[in-house]
Amino acid sequence: MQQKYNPQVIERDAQQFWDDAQAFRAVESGDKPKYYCLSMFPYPSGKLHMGHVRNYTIGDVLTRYHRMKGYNVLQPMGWDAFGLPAENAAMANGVPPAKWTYDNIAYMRKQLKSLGFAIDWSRELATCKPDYYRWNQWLFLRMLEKGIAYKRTQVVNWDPIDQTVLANEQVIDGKGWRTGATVEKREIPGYYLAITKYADELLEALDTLPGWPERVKAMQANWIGKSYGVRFAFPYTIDGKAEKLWVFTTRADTIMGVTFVAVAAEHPLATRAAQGNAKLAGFIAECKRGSVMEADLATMEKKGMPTGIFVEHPLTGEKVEVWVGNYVLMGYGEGAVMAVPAHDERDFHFARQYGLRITQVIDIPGQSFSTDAWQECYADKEKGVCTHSGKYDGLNYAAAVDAIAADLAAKGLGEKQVLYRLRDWGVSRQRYWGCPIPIIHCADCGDVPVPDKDLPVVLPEDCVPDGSGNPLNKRPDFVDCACPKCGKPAKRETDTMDTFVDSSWYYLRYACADNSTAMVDSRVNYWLPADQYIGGIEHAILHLLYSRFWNKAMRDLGLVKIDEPFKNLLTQGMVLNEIFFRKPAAGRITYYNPADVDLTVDDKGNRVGAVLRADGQPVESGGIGTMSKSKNNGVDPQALMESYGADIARFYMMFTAPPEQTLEWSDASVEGASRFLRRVWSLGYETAQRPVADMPAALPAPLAAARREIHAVLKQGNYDLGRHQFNTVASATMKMLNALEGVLKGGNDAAANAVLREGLSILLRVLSPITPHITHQLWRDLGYGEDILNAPWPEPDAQALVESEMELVIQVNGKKRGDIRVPRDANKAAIEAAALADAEVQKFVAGQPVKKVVIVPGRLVNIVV
RNA sequence: GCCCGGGUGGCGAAAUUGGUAGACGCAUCGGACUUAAAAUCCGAAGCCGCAAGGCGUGCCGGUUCGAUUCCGGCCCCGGGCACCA
Repeated sequence: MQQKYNPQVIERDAQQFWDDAQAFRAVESGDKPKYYCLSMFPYPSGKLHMGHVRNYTIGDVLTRYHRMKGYNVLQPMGWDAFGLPAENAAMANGVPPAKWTYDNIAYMRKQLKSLGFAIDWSRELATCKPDYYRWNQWLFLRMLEKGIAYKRTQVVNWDPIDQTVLANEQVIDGKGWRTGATVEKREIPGYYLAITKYADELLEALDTLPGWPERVKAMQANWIGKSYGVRFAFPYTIDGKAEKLWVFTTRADTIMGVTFVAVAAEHPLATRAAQGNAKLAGFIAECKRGSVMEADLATMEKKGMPTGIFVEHPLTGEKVEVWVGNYVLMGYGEGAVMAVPAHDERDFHFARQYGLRITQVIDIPGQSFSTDAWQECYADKEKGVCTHSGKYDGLNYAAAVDAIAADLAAKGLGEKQVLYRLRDWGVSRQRYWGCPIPIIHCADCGDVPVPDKDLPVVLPEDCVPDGSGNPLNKRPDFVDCACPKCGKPAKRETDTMDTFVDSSWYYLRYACADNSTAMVDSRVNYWLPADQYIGGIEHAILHLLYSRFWNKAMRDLGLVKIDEPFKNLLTQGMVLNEIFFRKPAAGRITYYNPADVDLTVDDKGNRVGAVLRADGQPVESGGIGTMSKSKNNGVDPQALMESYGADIARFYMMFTAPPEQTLEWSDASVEGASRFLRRVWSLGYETAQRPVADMPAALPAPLAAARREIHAVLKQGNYDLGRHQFNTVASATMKMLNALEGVLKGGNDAAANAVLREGLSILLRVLSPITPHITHQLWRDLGYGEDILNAPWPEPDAQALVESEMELVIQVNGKKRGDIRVPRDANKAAIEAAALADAEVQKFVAGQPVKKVVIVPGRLVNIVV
């Protein structure tokens, strides 16, 4: 056995051992409970980043822990391989996205392997391969047949110079990222998936997911946004025809306070009103400029313009003018809203800006109403009753909504309606590097689905995008085809699918990645649902909601039996690092990588400044942020692995912060992890030099205390593992090491060696999921067994934990003033007497009458005077 | 703007149901070993104070014998907002 810890050699050997044994090959079998540990698969961006290392280390800890607990474990890995960055790289380097992607996968796979993850690589998949994405196409066609997929227009960001659709990410301050041209909203046709048909189930089923974080469920529930309201119409006449302008409101009780109606710029009424009204047409065009992002729409200045068209109030018959408002969303509800300035904050400010009438119709008891300034309580539907509302006066919210909905219904002008904020999922992308949508456009037959026998529609892998439009449009070998119905020349659809489609079902495919004749098979029913899903909090809504929807759609097509794909969810926090920069008086900010910056500290360790190592001159701190290229604050895991090895990187990641919290990078703390593992190795080496000894029936007090410490820490560590608080599990292994080093120094007799050997076997097993290589080697070197993977998980020995005395804290008026040791079975009277007898306590009681004594069993005594 | 999190020593953090605030570690300081340095080992330490003691979990207030934990209000930071993944 080597005296010195050499991670590079140990890690290479351990990984070779696992490879030779095919140790992580998962086989469906009935004799053990199964455990499917799933991590969000990476986008092959080039090399692993710290977020990946963190994500997959968490998954690996859970995988290895459950394996030792006796589960049949599957941990697969794959590649979310389609996407925009490959096209950007292609534009920058002239390399086809396919080559760039496959090269990245090869490099990142090697990195993952060197981290020693217990992955079953035989199930690896990449979404850009035809044997994967053919099933995207196949299922899309099934959805089309079922009416879940359908075609309509969608609003996109349009770059007028490049003549191309831009992703939100490519829109910067309302301008195209490459051209700088002002982006326009443009309507184009596209395919949608009817996720709204599942809105209610997606909402209700959140209650069946106790293993999901409450915050994620809250975000999803808000996203689905179920609201109860009234859909009703304002009748009007235009061009001699009777029409109705429909709106939706959750505040029908305020209908008597309507003073105008606002429609979206894209609303047909706005289009009609703009005919012969150049000013309005100009305003509508202005509304259509800018990005389609909700955050932009919500923060922009609220603007409007009257249309000159008047509609009739459905209950009073009063004339109400229609305005075009840039804040009204065509995609939500009816694309038109009733405006009640007195009881809606946005309407209030809009009305004041344009001098529109504000009519109070809700009376909040004890609150006066003024049209001068908005107050939060004006919109409170819980506290008020109707006023200035004729027959509805005095009714509360619920009663007023009932009465008004009934009156509207009687006139045939409205009814109660449940509305969801959730919109159908637009899956068409005008981009090359994605899964082709299997549709053929025929002049005679229209949009014709590609027959199943012709799947997959294979994406050519040799295109190099140049930023202007979709390169597939310039590929006649792809576009030109025969209509499957009539055989005449036809054009193939060149839109590809949103990459969220690819990631919506990959977790199913891992169960049967080798099946070339079906999307899924019965093995899916063995492994799914995933017992644990791990990924970044940034996926809390879109990816997780789409996956849940896709799973339910597949269930309804009879392909899977499960209702929900992910039983337990762990959302890991992001990895952050400090940002350093210099801002010259003139010119651009330069960012410096934290690795090139030295911190200066005073003699108490307090930080006083930061200087660039290269020139010794100060740099400014820009706070903490996610690791990014633009802020130059990334840390490359490869460098970490090369200088320290996988175990140290893994231990650092687990120890530094609990999994769900953000993790702030610190080079110094990596050094601490390294020191710890060197000490573990050294303890193993020293123990190996000593004879093996049996545990005696009775131990001397110091050894009994050390053994008690080991088992108490183990008990806590097991509890922490159960709740996925891995940072304190790592702490627990450090506490064990501290105790065992004490034993090692305490003597070299048989009793000490027995405690040492038992303690080390516990320490190695608890540590092994976090740092599998060093523990694998020590386990063998110390002769505990062939393979620590097959060792049983340690459980605390109840007898080792028994103690005859307990320590109680004594407080006077809630402040700690001392502590006492009493027999474990001491009664309350004895404890109280012992507490009052304490000298320190007497000082603070100082003859004052004792009002009350609170005794918390096993913890403390509080004397109130 | 809307939705969801977070804020505890110089730093990362811990505190299982309201019960010893700061476990474990990093950095710092002192000591041992060494020709010296690194490594290693031993020890100190929340802040103020010579001490007695006081003050301390973003800020203000409340409930309680007792609040990091519960309640009300506020400030700051991070994530998501549907074409980044």
